[in-house]
Amino acid sequence: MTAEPPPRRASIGARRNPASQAAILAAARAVLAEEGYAGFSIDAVSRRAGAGKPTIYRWWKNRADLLMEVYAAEKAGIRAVPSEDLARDLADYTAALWSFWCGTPSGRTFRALLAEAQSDPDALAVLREKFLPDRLQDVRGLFAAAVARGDIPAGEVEARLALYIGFNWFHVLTDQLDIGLASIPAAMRLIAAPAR
Amino acid sequence: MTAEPPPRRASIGARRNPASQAAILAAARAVLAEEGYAGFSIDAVSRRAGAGKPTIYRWWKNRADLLMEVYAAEKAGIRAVPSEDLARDLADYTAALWSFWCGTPSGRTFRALLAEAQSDPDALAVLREKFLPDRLQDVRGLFAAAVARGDIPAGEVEARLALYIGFNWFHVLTDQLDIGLASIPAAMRLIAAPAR
DNA sequence: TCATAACGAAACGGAACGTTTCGTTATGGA
DNA sequence: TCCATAACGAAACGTTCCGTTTCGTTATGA
Repeated sequence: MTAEPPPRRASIGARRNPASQAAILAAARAVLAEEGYAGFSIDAVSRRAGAGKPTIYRWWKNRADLLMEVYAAEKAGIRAVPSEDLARDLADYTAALWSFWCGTPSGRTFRALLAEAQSDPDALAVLREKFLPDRLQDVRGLFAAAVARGDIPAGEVEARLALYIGFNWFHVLTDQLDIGLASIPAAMRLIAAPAR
Repeated sequence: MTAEPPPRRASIGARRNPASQAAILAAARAVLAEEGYAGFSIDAVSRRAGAGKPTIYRWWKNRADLLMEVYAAEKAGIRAVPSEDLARDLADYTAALWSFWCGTPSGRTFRALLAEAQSDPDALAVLREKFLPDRLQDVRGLFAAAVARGDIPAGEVEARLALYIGFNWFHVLTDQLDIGLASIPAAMRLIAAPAR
């Protein structure tokens, strides 16, 4: 099976061993990819990485902390630069994001993160105040450009952003990324619609 | 504290004891209300209800199954009858739903359910194929009426529905029901916007 | 040279899982 | 009236995971 020979990564002295960090992140990725959130335990990651649990807890506060670093490490260079058409910008960005979620363990990582935040108040706080704002910078940029062009009113950006986020969450949380692909353009047109 | 004297609900013969069922559902409600999803364990519910765990597992397959019955039992008679204005109908329904989620343990139950579905494939399947369709009947009715009036195109109903669901999920999952209240009307106007 | 600190392994106590075993209780068909 | 049937609560089972502690080993860097 997936049984590599024992990795043998002893201490390299009084400092963090990058090989251990990499092995733990890789193991977390692999566990999420193969078992999903159900099988994602610190014990499982530790076993798979051939690392001691104290080594994990030394560098990561909890599961959510590890999940966020896994997600950050996976996150490809998905960028969004505004053109002149908000609806098209959003649709392009969304398509890229969804294929990122489908083509890597990231979709499962993201779902695990949202689930984790439902039982861990600290995780929810970090998600809301750090993780989400960071991830939404580009999308906010698209909306800001549309506001600057006068396409949408500034006061409605939060409502539209909530619609955008929720649309993505609904599809990823119900594991309907493939099925929902076709509805992206229509949804984005509504989110980007000029005020009447 | 909340320590009632031992309830003493022995068997009433070779049939289900309704008192036990009620006690278990009430205990599940209470645990969710006081501890949230983090404290929601079968052991905790069992202890609180003064019921044996086998009694729980005899009648409910798993946690998700119990959660769904709790939610169903809580679900007040929130109804949606279409008027002539889809945006207003959606806004009214959403406001009622959110105050239901805030004023009862239902918001937490719902969050627990979504979280549970991320680790249990069976729970996700039931959520997608039974729970959600049931819950969305009324909202679908609102959209259907708008389609019948010619206000929105029939082909866009799924996209708009996804936007609607996601908007609610985003706010409940991030525990931002109160903060987001003001953005409901704007969001619903976008979801209900006529095709251009 | 040597205090320092990270490493993996192993074990800890505690909690929850889902199941089994048990003695008790009452039903409903024979 | 008798008795097979089945639900009840209590307790305990073995397993898994939690987050932590202890331990001997390894190599740094002052």
